[in-house]
Amino acid sequence: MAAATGDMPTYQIRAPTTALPQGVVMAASPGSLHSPQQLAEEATRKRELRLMKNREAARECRRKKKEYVKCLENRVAVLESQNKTLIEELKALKDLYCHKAE
DNA sequence: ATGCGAAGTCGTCATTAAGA
DNA sequence: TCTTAATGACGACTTCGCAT
Repeated sequence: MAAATGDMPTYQIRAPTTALPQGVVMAASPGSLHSPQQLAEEATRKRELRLMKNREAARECRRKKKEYVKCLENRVAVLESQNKTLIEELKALKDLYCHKAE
């Protein structure tokens, strides 16, 4: 995992896909929808809203996952360091004990 | 310079778990 | 039971490093 904070590449500029249609006016209450045309528009609007929410949820989910992995990596580093220290300490104590025993 | 494979990123779909 | 947020899986795309 290299670039946690890497510069944002030109990358993102790919999907003109969705950005919720500009003037998404909150549709009238369901009761006032009549024509098939209106129903279709409402369905489209709902779908776009759902996709947008899920897109953001996916981003957030990935962000949290990255953060979690980073935490784990930090913890590994700390534990490895502690382990190293303890091994050194043990070695020193063994030496001390051996020399005393002679 | 360029072609290629690996790794990273994103959006979408399907599924699941939790709350109303 | 229905709704919704979270997450895994997948395909499309970009970026990077290396060999030629």
